[in-house]
Amino acid sequence: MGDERLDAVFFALADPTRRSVVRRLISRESVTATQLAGDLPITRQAVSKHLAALVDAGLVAGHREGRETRYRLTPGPLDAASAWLGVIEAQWDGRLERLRRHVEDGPR
Amino acid sequence: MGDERLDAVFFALADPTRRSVVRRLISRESVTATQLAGDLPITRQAVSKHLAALVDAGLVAGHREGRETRYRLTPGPLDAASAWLGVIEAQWDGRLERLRRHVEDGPR
DNA sequence: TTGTGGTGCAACCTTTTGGTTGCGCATCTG
DNA sequence: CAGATGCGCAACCAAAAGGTTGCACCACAA
Repeated sequence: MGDERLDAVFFALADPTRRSVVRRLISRESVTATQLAGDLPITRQAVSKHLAALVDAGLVAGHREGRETRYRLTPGPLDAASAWLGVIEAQWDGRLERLRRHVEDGPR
Repeated sequence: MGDERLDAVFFALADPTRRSVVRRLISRESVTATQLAGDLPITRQAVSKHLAALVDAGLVAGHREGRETRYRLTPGPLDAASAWLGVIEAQWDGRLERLRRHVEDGPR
């Protein structure tokens, strides 16, 4: 039951603004909340909260640099989400396969 | 910006109870809200709301059968989530690769 | 030293979540 | 038919999400 990490990752990805931040961070290397707020239709404070959610999920890390805080992508935790999805899809395929064989070879 | 489907899928997966429902539905083929409420520490009504979220994401479908409503897994939309994660991870790897080559071959 | 730009923190507000209880209706069963 | 059983709808509630504004503070530049 202790997959709070998974909770946080899926939660972080459930918001389009946050997914957009992730995508921007692939090409931009590092970014500040103020910069993001320039591109997005929301306040710097709102951006800041979204970044906090991403940091909480471990998807982003921020470090202060002089008077600004730069955030960079740390996409490791995406693997946890990928893995979960992979297991589910694999088990589902397994079930279908078992069902198919059951029909082909006949029951019993 | 029209990936509301993705919103719904990630949102549905962000809750441990809902993930648990998905997992149960792999081995059980179909289930009712009342059955789930028997296993889980919450009310049938709460389960019902979780199922509504899963239905909204297209991950589960329910159809009435006599006096009970049976829910079965329809995991198709998981592909959208997988695909999104795949693209992000691929682009990230691409960025790292480009960076590595940049260092190896020397800048310019 | 006096601005100025960038942050973080806190208060506040509205909407959504996740949960509950209560009820009425439909559907099987004895 | 008379109970059970299962469901959906609605009301209600506390807490969290997502957003805003205001403010104090720190770092840098003139």
